[in-house]
Order: sequence, then C-alpha cells, then structure tokens
Amino acid sequence: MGTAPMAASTRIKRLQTGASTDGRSSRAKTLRKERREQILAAGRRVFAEKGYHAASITDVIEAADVARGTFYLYFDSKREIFETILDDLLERLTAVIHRVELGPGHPPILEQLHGNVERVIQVLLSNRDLPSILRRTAIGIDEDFDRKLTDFYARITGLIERALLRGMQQGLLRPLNPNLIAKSILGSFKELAVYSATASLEDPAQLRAFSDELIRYNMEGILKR
Amino acid sequence: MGTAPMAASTRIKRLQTGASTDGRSSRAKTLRKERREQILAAGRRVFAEKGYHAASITDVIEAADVARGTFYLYFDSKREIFETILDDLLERLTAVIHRVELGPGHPPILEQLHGNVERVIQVLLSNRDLPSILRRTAIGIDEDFDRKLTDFYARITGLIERALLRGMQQGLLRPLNPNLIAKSILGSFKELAVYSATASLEDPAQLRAFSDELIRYNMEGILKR
DNA sequence: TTTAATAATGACGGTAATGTCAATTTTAAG
DNA sequence: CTTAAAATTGACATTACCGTCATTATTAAA
Repeated sequence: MGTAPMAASTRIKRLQTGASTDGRSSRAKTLRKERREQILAAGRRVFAEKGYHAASITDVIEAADVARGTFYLYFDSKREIFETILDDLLERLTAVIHRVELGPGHPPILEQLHGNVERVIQVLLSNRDLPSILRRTAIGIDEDFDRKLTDFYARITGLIERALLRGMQQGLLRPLNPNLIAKSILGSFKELAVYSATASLEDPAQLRAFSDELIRYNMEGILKR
Repeated sequence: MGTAPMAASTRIKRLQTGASTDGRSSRAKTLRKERREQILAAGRRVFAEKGYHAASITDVIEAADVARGTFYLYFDSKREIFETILDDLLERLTAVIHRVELGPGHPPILEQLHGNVERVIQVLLSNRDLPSILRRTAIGIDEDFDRKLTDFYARITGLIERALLRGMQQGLLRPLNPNLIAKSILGSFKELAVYSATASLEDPAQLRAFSDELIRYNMEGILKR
C-alpha cells in the first residue's frame, strides 16, 4: 500500500482554495494566510506552554491539527516559525513604546510615561501566550534570537538613557549614572511585565494603579519624604 | 580487535587513585572529587558559552579532556551536571544574602544593603562563567530548573517584601504596594547583576560606586529633591 | 463531467546526540 | 614482579526528532 495517507477522522481538511491566471487568486491568498495564522497560533500556544526547546514540531502540528507536511509548506523549520512569532511580538512592542517629548504641545511627561506602560501591558495582554513567550525567551536559544532580544532591550535602554540625560539637563532629575539607571529601570519593568499575565490588569483601574506604582517607584524611590 | 580503545595522545590520564579495606581510601576520595570538579569546571565553561541546550555532553567531555564513559561515572546525564552547577550557584547566592536587621547592635541599614549587594556581585565575579550561566538560565529549560529558579527569586522577593513592610511600619518608607515594589527592586538588581561580568567591578571603589548608584536609585528614585 | 493545478498528508530515511559496556590501562597491595 | 581492584576509554546501539516526497484529496476552471 506504499505510503498512502488516510483522511483524518474529524479534521476539517480544507480552508478552500482557488487559482487564477496570475498565480494565485486574492481569495486563495487570504486562505493561505488563514492557514498560516492557524499554525502560528498553535505555535504560540505550544511555545508559551513548553518553551522553545521542549516544543517539538510534532507538538505544534498536533496543536494546529495539521499534518507534518503541511507545516513545512508554511514554515521552513521550528526556528523560522518561532522567529516569526518573536519578530511579531518585538515589533508590536516597539510600535507602542514612544519617545518622551518635552515642551509645550505635548502631554505632561507623567502622562506619556503612563501611556507607554499601559500600551505595553495591553500588547502583552492581547494574547495570553505572549507574556509567557517573553518570559521563557531568554538569551541562549540561538545566536540570532539572542541578538534580536539584546538589540530590542538595548534600544529601550537607549531610549531611557537619553530621556534621563535630557531630564538631568532640564534640572528635573538628580545627577545619576544614566546607563546604570536605565538598566535598572528596564529591569524593574521587565520583572513586572513578564508577570502581567497573572495580575488582573484587564481592568483599566487596576492597570492604572499598577502603572502608578511602577512610575512612582522609579521617580521617587521608596523612602518617605 | 574489537572495541579496544587507544591511549589518547597528550591527555594526562590519571589523577592517581588508591584503595583500602573500607571501600575507598581518603586519598582516593579526594581524587575522585578532583576529577569531578574538573568535569564540573568544564561544564560551567561550556554552559556559560553555549547555554544549556546548545551544549552537548560531547562539548563538556572535550572541554574536560576526558572520555565519554568517564563523564558518566561522575554524572548521570547533562541534566544532572547542570543541576549540580545551578544548585551550587543558588546556594552560594542564598548564603550571602542576609536579612536586614533593624535596631541597635546592628550596622546601619544602608551598610547592610551595601553588604548584600557587594557580596552577591563578589560571588558572581568569583568565577567568570557564573554571570553568563545565570543570564542564560531562564525559565523553560526544564520543569525542575524552572521551579528552582522561581523559588529562589520568590525567596528573595519575600525577603525584600518583608523588609518593605517593616520599613513602612517604622515610618521610614512611604506607603507602597510591597509585592509589586519588591518585584521591581529584584528586577532592577537582576538586570544589573547579570551584566556584572562586563563592568570592572573587581575594583572595590568601582563596586562601591555601583552599589551606591543602585541603592540610591531604589531609595530616592531619579527625581531631583 | 473531466482535468489540471493546488493543497494536504504521513510514512520514511537521515542525522545528531545520548547512555552503555566490554576491553584496556593504571594503581597499589602482596 | 604479580595480580586484583579501580578507573578510564571509545565504539556502538538506541533514541528522538527533523525535513522530504510520493501519494492522495480537494478545488475550480474548462
């Protein structure tokens, strides 16, 4: 009987496709994207639950309910699907982190800071798998991922560092070591962001309280004035 | 000729051994420990450089310059040698982190905090591989490691949290959310500690400056008074 | 209905790293 | 020197996962 596959029992086998003269119809393109997104979503779930290394392609295709070969029609490897997921996440985070602008015509600095914090948390909460993926994705998976993460965090640290310098120049901030403190600030935020899934921050009031606490800690420290 | 192995060219093959009536002579025991430590040191180097997953047993035995079989006389698996290394590190860190004591008969609080910071950094600097191992060892390697790390950080967070509560009761600290702020403080420190290898903190003056900056940031924040 | 193009399938071969063990080497006691 | 115990060795069997591809299923145009 050779290698003939059989129809899977309950699997919905098709999303429907089409063809046209110029390669692929727009409908077909949409459906290709849907299938891809179906596999990506399964990947996010699996990576969030097991972490990159413990997750196998087999886990992903089982979660996506597609055959092994199908996976390889959409992604070259486990590396590639994870890269897609990570790039996506880092890009979304980058998009919502805005440089703090001084001077008139801009919202108060504190409001801008709140905006950044709350937008980042919202991105992380938009898909429950994201905080776990971020949390589990540390240095050491792969040289390329290492660089991506390191660069991402370096960009944020750079943003913070420049903000600190401007703040010192304006006389708003005390003298401090901008590089060291920028890392501290990033660290304080990372530690909390990664746990954002466990708190109930979908409630805007709670989110605001969280943001308040974090920003006040960084601004004023913990001592009584 | 079967599976007969040949003498490795330049390898120092023995540490010398001995035997006695009660199983093993104390000299033999010492030498067993030395061989074990030789393999552990190689493991630390390899794990620091490549991370847990990318490191193979083959890498470790090549770094240690012992044969495959020898490795398995001292450790059951890659998991086990890494566990030994991680346990060791966490135990040493735990040992140098002391609860802050209030009241007369104890050094000033600030000095106690400096002590903690500087001792932790010293542990991390005692072996150049340790910061990298800590940095690369995030959640997701293995359920057991996850728990160990999570527990370790939870213990520290607990220490900080209780210190914050006492500080509030004493009227030294402003009102704050102890759990959230404890995590922030831990985060700020983790981010810096992990990079401690890159700074030149062997110099006591530099280490003190580092510690000053970190503690002042947590105490006073960044705003000008 | 027929048919060509596209999509999906899963058995299978290849690869890489693991842990074992029979053989060998070294040690130290007799 | 002889010899038994302990330590070391590396070839090899095993395992587990990866990516391929010939085959089958589905679609939509003719």
